[in-house]
This record gives sequence, structure tokens and C-alpha cells, in this order.
Amino acid sequence: MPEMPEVETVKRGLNAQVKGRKIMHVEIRYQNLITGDVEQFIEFVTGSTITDVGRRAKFLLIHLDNGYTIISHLRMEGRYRVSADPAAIDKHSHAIFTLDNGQKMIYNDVRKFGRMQLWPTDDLQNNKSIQKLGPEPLSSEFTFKNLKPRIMRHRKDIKTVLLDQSVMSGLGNIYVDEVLWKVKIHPETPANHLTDENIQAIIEASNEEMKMGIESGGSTVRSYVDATGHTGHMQDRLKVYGKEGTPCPRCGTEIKKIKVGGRGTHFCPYCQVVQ
DNA sequence: GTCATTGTTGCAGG
DNA sequence: CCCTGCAACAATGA
Repeated sequence: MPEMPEVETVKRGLNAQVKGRKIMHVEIRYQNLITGDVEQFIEFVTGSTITDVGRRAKFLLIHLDNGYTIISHLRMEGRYRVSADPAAIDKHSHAIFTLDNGQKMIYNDVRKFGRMQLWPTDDLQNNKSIQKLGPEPLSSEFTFKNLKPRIMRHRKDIKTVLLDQSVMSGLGNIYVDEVLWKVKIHPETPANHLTDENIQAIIEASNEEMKMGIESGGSTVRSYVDATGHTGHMQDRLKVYGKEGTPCPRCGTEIKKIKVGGRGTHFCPYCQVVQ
């Protein structure tokens, strides 16, 4: 399931494969994929050239030369493939962009949870989804000064707060569990109980996990593949996510799985203490 | 048929 | 009005 490192991996793959290409034809097979008017989406995208592919948190930003950007969120299982092979298109291919070199950029999504939206490039900061995003790891805004007040004003459990994209953005369920294990904080700790040291540790661990995720090419916990079809290997580096019943790599205690804020949550009941 | 899975949104209730 | 918790949503597989 794509989180920030996976989206970054897709971004890099698409830049290598479709940057500078003109979009000759657009086919939308699943109408709900598009937020807004589908006909207008097709009309505006057809004939434009992809100038660059960017990213903000988990949003992929496909910039076009006509002043518009396709904001694409992969949700659980959205993927992009670039291929000239007709076999790359199947019943889960919901958007097909035919490029000027004969290749097709195919958006594939088994669960149909992902969404695309067209938005003026110079107005992205005012887009409803982008606007409220908090600082993301590895950015200049991801500082103790910025994060402390955002985290401390909540009394709900820290796991839920870290998942809230308006507090800080980019971390999803997998990496939040990994970060909290790394800093030895129990996922149900009230956010406003954290110490300065805790927050600093969360910031550092988040940067480290995102960096490692990107270097590993993302994780393939369910079905993730990058734009070239290659699988990442971040899943091999996970310490607690999906590891319930196995020994904690640090102390040997059995990893437990509970529900926090309605989400499956993996942690070590010995290492990770409630603050 | 039921449940779990995801990120996001919207709403009920305190 | 603010905050929190929770249901709903999309589709699928166990």
C-alpha cells in the first residue's frame, strides 16, 4: 500500500519514463476515478505535454504544460505502468494515457480507491487536499519547532495523531508502527504526554524510515510495484508491521497486534511503554 | 455472509 | 465552536 516512499518511487519512475512526452489520447474506463468533470479532464489533458512529475506527501503531481496538474492519490493499491504491451492493460486498468512515443501510461487499481483530479498548477496550495497537509519528513519544514505544537495540542493516542495528515504528512499505517517501535513509544500514549525528547526522536525516526523506504524502492506488503513493474524490498526491513507472534528484534518479546483508532497496530509490549 | 484491509471525509455527540 | 471517535466508502480475498 503506497505510502510516501512508494509514491516517491513512482514519481522517479514516471519522470524517467514519461517526462517530456505528449499525451495523445486519454481513456477513462472508471468514471469515479476522476474527481470533478470527466469530460473536462479528458479535454484538458489530451494534447498536453508532461513537464515534470512531483510529489507532496502521498499525492503524486503530474505537471502539464497547459498550466494544469493531475493530482493523483494511489490510496491502497493504485499503480502506474508504462508499457507498449497491450497485455499490460486488464480489467483493473481505469485510466489509459497514450503517449507520443507509442507507449501507454496505465493507471491500474484493483480496489478502485484511488482518485485523480485536475487543478491549476499555480493554485495547488489552495487545493482542498493539499492545503491542509502538515510538514512531511525530509523537508525543511519538518522541524521540532514546527512539529511540537502540532502534536502536543492533541490528547488522543500518538498513533492516531501521527496518521493524521494535517498534523504531519507522509506516514501511513506501516511506517507509523515502525517509527513508534524505533523510538520505544507505546502507540496508545496520549500525544500531549510526550516529552521534547520523544518528539525529537519521532522526527528523527520518521526521517530515517522515509529515507530507508525510498532507498529500498518502497515496500511490497500487498501488491505494490513501481512504474517499471519492479517490486521494492522495504518489506524485508520492517521490524513490527505484520510481525505479530514473532519475537521483537530488540528484546525478544512477542510482537502484539491490537486496534488503535480502528487501525491494525503492531508493537512490542515490553519495549514500547506508555508515557 | 462476515470480517479485515486502506486513507480520507463527514458527522454525531460530548 | 472545538475535539474526539466512529461509520462510511470504494472492492476484494480469506
